[in-house]
Amino acid sequence: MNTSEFILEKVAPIFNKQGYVGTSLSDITNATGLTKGAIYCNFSNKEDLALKSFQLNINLAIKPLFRLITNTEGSINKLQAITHYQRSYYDLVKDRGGCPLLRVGVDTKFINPLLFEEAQKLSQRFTNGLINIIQEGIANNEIKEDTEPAEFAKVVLSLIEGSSLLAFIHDDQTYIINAMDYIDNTFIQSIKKQ
Amino acid sequence: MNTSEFILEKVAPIFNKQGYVGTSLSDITNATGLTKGAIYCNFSNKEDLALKSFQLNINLAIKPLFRLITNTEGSINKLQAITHYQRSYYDLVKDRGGCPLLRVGVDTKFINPLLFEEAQKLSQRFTNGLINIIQEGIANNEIKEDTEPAEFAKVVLSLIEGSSLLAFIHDDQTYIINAMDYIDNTFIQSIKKQ
DNA sequence: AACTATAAATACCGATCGGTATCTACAGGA
DNA sequence: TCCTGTAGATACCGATCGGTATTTATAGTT
Repeated sequence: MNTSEFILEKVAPIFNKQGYVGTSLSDITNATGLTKGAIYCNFSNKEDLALKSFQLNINLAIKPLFRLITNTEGSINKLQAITHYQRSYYDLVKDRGGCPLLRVGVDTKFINPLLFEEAQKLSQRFTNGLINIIQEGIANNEIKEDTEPAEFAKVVLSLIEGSSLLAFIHDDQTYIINAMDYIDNTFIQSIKKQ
Repeated sequence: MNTSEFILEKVAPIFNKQGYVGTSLSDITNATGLTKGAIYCNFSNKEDLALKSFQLNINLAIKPLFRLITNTEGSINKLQAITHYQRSYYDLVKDRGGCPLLRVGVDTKFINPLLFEEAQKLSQRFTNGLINIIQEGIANNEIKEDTEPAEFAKVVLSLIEGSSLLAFIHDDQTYIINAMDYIDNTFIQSIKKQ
């Protein structure tokens, strides 16, 4: 295995747990067992390492969901794939410090514009993905025509991120389970045709 | 005005914007125009200052909502008072770094147990408040008997915090407006009797 | 006017911060 | 077998970190 990859695997969870300023170079050298020489040989600086750590955290926590959505046929099926994925989301991310979008979205707005921009882009992609699902569902006669795609998307994403935060705060995934139950049993049913 | 209060008023927004580790003593002296001597004369250490800053941020952002709830009669009215309050929440907190519960909940879990515990308590009080509203509404024949108070509370709080995060990330309060519209027009209507 | 209490300023502490220049050890090629 | 490129270790940099001991200035008391 590549040394850069080794470092990222050790360091990405730390950045997600402690944040950008809360993670020091000595945290990094301790976690990897390497020296600063090795770190700066593989990454240009701390920000570079933080950015690539964020990418890795996304690849593990959120990218699989995006892939799942593209590989699922039908709008209602896609929406249910999302809730199904989220139901095991807390187990997936709890040892890595929770949802990376939540972490970076809160953490970096006033201290690291580059990282914050990445969080914005990710959130926007998430929203757009949800909007596309609804628009396709309407076009394919799966979803009621009077459904507002953008409003639906914003409410669903709010539920996903909000429940993720509360599960994280209370170490209690029922916040996520409840939110996904609601989306499945009430929210989706209300926009589904027939 | 008390010097301690003066310091807190200057410093609380900075802690909310930059987080606990992201705020340094020199940030604090710069913002107040005072020296370290003055700061440590009024607060025992940085953590003390952070804790009291969190309390001030809560007093400005969330306590008014709690007061509004107690002063409103009727469960449906209380719920609508919450959504009404939240509709102007982004304007209320945006210049102070967003929702303090969100900030501290994400920021402190792995680095500051005292502050994190305060965030947990606040979130729990919020949830309990919502549960009480539903329970009273059921007892008073305002809300359908089959409504699950805890599940309802968790979904509502997830919507509140999630939409607050997304509004913060995109500097766009329509995330909050959409979520509150949904709670008003659909969610509350579905549990309301007759 | 002299004394006292205290709030704030000053000056300083060791530790740690992110980052870099230099050195070393070692693998691959000729 | 010698040379070379390079990954990583070592040693060091100035700046800043949170915190504290001491000094100074000022307001209240008698």
